[in-house]
Amino acid sequence: MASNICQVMTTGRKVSYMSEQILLEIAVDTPLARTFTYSHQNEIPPGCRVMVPFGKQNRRVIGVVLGRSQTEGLVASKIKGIIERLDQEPSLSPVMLRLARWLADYYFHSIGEVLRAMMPASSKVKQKIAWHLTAEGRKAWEVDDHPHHKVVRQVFVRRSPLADGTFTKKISAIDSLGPSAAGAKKKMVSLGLVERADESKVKPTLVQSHQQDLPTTPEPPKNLTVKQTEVFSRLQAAMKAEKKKAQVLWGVTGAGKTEIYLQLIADCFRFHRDSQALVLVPEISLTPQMTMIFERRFPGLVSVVHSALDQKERWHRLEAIRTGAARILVGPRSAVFGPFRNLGLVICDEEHDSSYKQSSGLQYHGRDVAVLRGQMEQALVVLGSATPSIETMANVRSGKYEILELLERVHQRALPEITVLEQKAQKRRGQTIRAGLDEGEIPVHEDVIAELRQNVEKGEQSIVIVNRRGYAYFLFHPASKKTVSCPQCSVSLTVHKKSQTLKCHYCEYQKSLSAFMGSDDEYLIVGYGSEQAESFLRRQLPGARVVRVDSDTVAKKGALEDILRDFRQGKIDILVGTQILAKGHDFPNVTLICLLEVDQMLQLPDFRAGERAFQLMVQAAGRAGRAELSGRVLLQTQKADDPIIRFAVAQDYRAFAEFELGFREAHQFPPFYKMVHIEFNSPEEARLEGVVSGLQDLIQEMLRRHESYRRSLSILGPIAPPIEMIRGRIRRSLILTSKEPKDLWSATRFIQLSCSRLPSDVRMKIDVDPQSIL
DNA sequence: AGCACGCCGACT
DNA sequence: GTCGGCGTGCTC
Ligand SMILES: [Zn+2]
Repeated sequence: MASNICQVMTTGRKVSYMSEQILLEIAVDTPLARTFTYSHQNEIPPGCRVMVPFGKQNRRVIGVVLGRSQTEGLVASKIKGIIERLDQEPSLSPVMLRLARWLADYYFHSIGEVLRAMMPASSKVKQKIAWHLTAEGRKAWEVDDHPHHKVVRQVFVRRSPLADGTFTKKISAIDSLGPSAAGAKKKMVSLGLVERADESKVKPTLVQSHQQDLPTTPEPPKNLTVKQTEVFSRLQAAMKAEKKKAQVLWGVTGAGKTEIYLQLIADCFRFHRDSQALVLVPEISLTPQMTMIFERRFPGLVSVVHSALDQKERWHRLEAIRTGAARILVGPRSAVFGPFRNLGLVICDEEHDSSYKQSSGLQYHGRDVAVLRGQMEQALVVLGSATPSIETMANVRSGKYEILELLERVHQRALPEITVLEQKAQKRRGQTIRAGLDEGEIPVHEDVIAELRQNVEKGEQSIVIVNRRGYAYFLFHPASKKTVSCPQCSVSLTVHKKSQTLKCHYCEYQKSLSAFMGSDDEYLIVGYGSEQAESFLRRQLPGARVVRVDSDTVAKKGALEDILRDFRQGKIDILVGTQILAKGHDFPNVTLICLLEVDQMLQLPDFRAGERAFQLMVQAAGRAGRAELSGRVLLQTQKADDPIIRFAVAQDYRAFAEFELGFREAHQFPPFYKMVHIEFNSPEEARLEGVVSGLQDLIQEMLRRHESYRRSLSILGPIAPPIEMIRGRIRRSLILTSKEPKDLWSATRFIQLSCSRLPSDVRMKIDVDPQSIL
């Protein structure tokens, strides 16, 4: 029988002795919305990965065991055997499998794709499966007349061990030696000459953050203010409650949310022995300064993941969580899938931040998944923000979440004062590019310059925030009345001075500026970005040390860190840049913040425009005056009467939330109405149009079949979105909204199934709870 | 998705 | 005559 199994294992041939086999339900890494049944000679616990033969060609794919197969009446001859078990211990806990099923249904992805998103290392692991010689195998390799010398040498052909002193060979390398080598490997396995260079055997390394020395003695907790104590004890109680509602910690910047997080983690560890905590942070605020706060308080217990880690390092850091060597995982969105053994507390900081929404593939919302996971693991979930999202406020209103206010800054620091600088609309003619990119004037209120100058003279620091990176918004060609736009995308190209190029901000396209400078035709430079603001401020404020911060200047790893350090050390007077500057960095000496272009944000054709603008204004204001110095915010606008601006000036979040909730409800927008955005795209318009007209018929057909949809569903489209083409793909949007989740989900499923076979170059993507519908 | 099969047009 | 486009079926 052993040879029979070998055959099954190597060829994936059907199994003939079903009585001895166990049938397992396997999720396979394909976009198919169903699972498959495979057989194996022994039980494999759910959550273990397996290699299975799939499709006519029996190509090897990774699957995850979900449990015993429940499928009845499956023809035995169709069932294939599992090729190989890849995990001794489950990679995914039962809770994670339950979560995966839920996410698959909610986001319209197959369970296999969800599982892949949950363990991004698995793609590499496929390559990494390797075998190494055991002590006995090593002897067989060395001793010429050992009975198995030849079989070992057939696979391990090297004349000496690898640098690490072992003999290890990747499975792919063994396979490439031909079928006899695979047979030899099997034989060696059965003889105990080789064993899997199994991942779980790798010792969990102590997790390090980069440069700094890690502390070894824990820093003592800080004293809490009366208000902090009150909030803290309510969180303590919530953590110990049987049924745990998510807690929204609404705390203005500087009110000491972080200290509460730290003490709550400590309390969680005291309360549940061996429990672990997850701290989600927007990628941009995941700096060494930030993670150090946790490492100081919990030396040796913190594991940090972020996108700059290579696959291996990332795996090590997650493994520390899996083994329990680390008890706190700090990371961005994807850390929500961390392999905790005993999750006791989930903290999602800056929960309003849009970077929590994944923008490709499985488009999940990290905060929402955090809430769900916390619920499934009976862990307390804390959502922290100075400006909670409107979604979260709706959940507070409905009683699903509870809110805790922390609206007093510690040490009685005053909230910054926000002043509106009303600016008359002025028709400005763009400058010609022939003059080069030097003397650009930007429409800045004179008070902004005066205040900045004063601040520099006082030795205090300032931040200036504009909307876009680059020098100017676009180049305008008056002769044709057109802007210079990207050939691949329906957007105008942004003028960049440093690189002397026009760049597309939606793809990698760029074009040299020189052709336009030397052209006989006139081109005008319109609008301004961070580069122009930088050079303008340098000219207006000679002697001031001005540094620009946007994704161009901080693209290099560590660049942002360097600038922020110099700024904290007082080597810089003014930071000018994009919204990066408004997000979660701590600048103790900043007393003046200037927001120059709020109006454009309010004008975006997107239902979240108001929320985004409000968040930017209040978050930016939170950067000012955190230390002993009081801060001021200058808001340059032409719409001083806009309600959103008025709420921001008053820093009245509650009034803003009421207003925005009313607006969303009245216009049937999320969160009161659920929204699904289905995008179709193709490089060829004709094909896309073919699909779109089919889609229109399909929708009519759907409405005929389900009369109730006519009342419960609102269907917009298919229409061309504001940015009609991106990366050479023309797009069409179908936007479904409804107050009835059941109808919305079944309608979306209907469309998904009906469009499962589109022409090969037309793609469909489904975005549930879209962040933006541009 | 991937892969095979099978059916029509056009091209060495 | 065949090469190759893509509609259709199937994946335990
Ligand atoms: Zn482009």
